[in-house]
Amino acid sequence: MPRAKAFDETAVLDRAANLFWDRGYEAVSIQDLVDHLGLSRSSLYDTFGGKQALYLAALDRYRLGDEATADPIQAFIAVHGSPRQGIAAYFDAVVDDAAANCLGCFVVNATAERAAHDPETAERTRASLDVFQAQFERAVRLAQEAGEIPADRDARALGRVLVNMVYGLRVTARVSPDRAVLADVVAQTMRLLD
Amino acid sequence: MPRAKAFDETAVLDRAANLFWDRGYEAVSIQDLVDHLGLSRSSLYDTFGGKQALYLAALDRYRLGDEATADPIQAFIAVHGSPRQGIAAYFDAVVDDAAANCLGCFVVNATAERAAHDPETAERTRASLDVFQAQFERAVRLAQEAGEIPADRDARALGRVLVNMVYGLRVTARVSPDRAVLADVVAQTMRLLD
DNA sequence: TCCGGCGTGGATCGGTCGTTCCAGAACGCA
DNA sequence: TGCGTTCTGGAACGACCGATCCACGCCGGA
Repeated sequence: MPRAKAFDETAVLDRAANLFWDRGYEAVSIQDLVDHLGLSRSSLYDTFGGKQALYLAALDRYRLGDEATADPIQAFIAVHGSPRQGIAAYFDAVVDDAAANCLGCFVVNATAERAAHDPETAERTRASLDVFQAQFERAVRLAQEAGEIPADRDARALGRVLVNMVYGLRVTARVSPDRAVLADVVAQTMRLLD
Repeated sequence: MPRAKAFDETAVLDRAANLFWDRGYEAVSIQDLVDHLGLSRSSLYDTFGGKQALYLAALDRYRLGDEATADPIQAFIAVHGSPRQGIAAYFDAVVDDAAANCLGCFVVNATAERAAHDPETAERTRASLDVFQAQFERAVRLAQEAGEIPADRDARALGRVLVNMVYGLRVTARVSPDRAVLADVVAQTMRLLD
């Protein structure tokens, strides 16, 4: 085993994800990647295969993330004790994040830019949508069990509308990172849980 | 005045809008435009100035559209007589459209792909967001005057959440044009008007 | 019928795209 | 130390990018 790679693969993927996240797929060139990722052109192709494969790997890295952030809503619920307060706190965090850096969400951007024309991206963004929706649905069920949301509400439908709201927020924030607007959207949406 | 242009400028803009709408900005080349628009490279540059300018013109054409479709929500309200039924019918139309062709919305796609890095696109997408929100707000006020929505609701906040929901739908539909999902989102959101 | 001016088609510009390739440096092992 | 393997930097590839340019052809006005 002669020579170790001079770069950390996951760190490179993180940087690539940030770049694609910010500018999208088409607007990032291989030269941009070489300049920002800290590895040579050859290493990039040897390690990841090419631009498309690197994009998908970066998307996976962003989607799946660290194990710690696998279900951020559950994390907020655990912190706050109450499922409903956890959901609210998660929304507040999304608003803060969206208002601070108007990058939107890598998955949302990938969906809008590439899902319609790249089956592999579509597969991943669809999976993320499903996972995200299931996470909300689970949080809603927990809140129903805790008596914080009426038991006769359709948890799946609520999960769908919540994830849809977050997707909308991520798009809106790209052009209008106005905290009042985003907070209004969250406040109104929370009324669906009454 | 020696020679007339051999193409219809608005028809070309419509075709350009469809192309950019479908593939985004970066993924469409000048050659693609020449091939699909039915005018020569020279005429394209002479008439519109360049790719960026053509994109903005196509975006304006899509945004402003014909005068007839300036406020589609009001059009639906006029047809149905009731503001609330008009809003519901508009949402149904959005769901039908989104489920049929998963193109999303040109403005939403432009927001996600280019608004963050192109000030001229940002200006237009922000204006469209504001107009769209104001249209919803106006419809909500009409419904309140008709006693179809409680008068103590914040019409502006409702307008914000409704346009946000539509934006989310347009993104979701790109990867999951599942009518049940979209209809669930609409049905839940309509509860906000109770 | 000729002329002057504008739209048109196509060649062409320099630059950059994604990708490939190779010579040489760096390293573990004998 | 020498060997074999792997990674690295950079040159180079053909293709295509957005944009420019110009000779040709068409047309309305004399």
